[in-house]
Amino acid sequence: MAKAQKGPKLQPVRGTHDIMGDKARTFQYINKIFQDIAKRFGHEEISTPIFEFTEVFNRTLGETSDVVSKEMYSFEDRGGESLTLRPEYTAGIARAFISNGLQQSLPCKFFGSGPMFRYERPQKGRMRQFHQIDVEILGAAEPQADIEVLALAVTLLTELNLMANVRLEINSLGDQESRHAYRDALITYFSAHKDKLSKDSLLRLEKNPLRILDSKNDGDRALVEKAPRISDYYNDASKHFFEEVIAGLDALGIDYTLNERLVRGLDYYSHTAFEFITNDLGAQGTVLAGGRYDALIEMMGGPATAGIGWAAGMERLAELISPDLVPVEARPIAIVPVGVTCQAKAIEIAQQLRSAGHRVEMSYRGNMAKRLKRANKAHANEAVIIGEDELARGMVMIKNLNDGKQQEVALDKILNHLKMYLSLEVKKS
RNA sequence: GCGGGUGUAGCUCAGUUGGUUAGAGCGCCAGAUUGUGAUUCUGGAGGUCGCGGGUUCGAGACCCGUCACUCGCCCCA
Repeated sequence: MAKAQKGPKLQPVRGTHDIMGDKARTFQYINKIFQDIAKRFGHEEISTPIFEFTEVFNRTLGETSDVVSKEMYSFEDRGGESLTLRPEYTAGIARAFISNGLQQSLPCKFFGSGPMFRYERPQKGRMRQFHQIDVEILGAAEPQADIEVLALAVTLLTELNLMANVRLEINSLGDQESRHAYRDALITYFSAHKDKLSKDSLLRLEKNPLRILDSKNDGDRALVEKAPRISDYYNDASKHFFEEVIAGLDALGIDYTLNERLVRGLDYYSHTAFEFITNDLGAQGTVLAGGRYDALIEMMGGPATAGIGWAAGMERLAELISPDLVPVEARPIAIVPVGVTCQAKAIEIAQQLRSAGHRVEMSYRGNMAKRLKRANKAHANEAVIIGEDELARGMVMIKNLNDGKQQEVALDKILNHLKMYLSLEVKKS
């Protein structure tokens, strides 16, 4: 708990967190694996600004969406422009696509990561500043893109050892024509049963009827059971498209559950929608989610360009990964000078070792007992003890902190003596 | 935005129906050992009991407000 203070509040702003220690390590681990895999799939990194003109988001997400209507961090800058801290990645990437005239080189495959901001009520797995990794393919209307993007997600979750924790749910919203027909059918159906709908769903009926399908209210669920099914509204093209996606998943041996109630509210979505869901995070069980958004770029004022992608929540992924399974840095070599006269030499030796690629902990203070104690705490493999007596003979004492054995080593043999510790990555035990 | 729970040391938590200077374990610092760590022993630092107000002779305990976290709803990654 932060201590009470006069003056500025020392608490972090609600819903924000400092990332350090195990969490920082886990984030870095996820990011490294993610970047590596994304590159294997032929994606290039894109890093868009953390804030954009407010227009970028409210035009694309829709004025009535919750994100736009009550969750954005919007502000006016000193020039009077309305800016918004990005609540999601896709709109920024779509904007970058248009700004940079990238329609010359389709398809564009991107990946990115970074903080997002939403003014929400914080809970576990839901904060006001959170971090996402993101994958997009722009300019590919083929189902193969859907399959690849899903394969990328599965590869990531597999390499993070999380496939056992999640299930893939997938659905198709069909193309615009199918989707609108279905939407109308839903409105007709639910309007006829208004008296049985929950308060929340009555609102959804106005703003976002598809959302009623995944209501958690028992009364709603009973109604949804008998509601029209989206699969009955696919036109031939939509049906065929979805069959190809599913066939692709089958060919790759990817398990999935068809969930006809999995929907996207926003208007630019079409065809494939999917979520990787876990039961281990309570109400915030969606760990990675995405879909096809063929209408987005055009809606923003760009050339009609298909798109598909997904985003995953870093915090949610990290929550599922035990810190014990995250590789740690190689154990260091500790440098222990004895007495002030040896400090200059100690720094010199530390520098040599570091230049050679070792991770080196230099101790600054205390008698030898203290310094060794600290070396031990730093998990050092070896302590290079540098004392006047040995230096006079051109030697140092190197002590193995695992077995306690020590031996004198000539100054010019130190690197050779320690080379076995170079670039060792160990699992925390 | 709505409803429930929680808030005592760096961490995990005790704290009796309100009663003197608020405790433990772990961690941290120091000494036993001024050139040898992980064990042990001894000592020490660290809390306006989340914050503000109220009730009371007396509040960490009770009441109100507020902030933060947490669970569910909503929404979403």
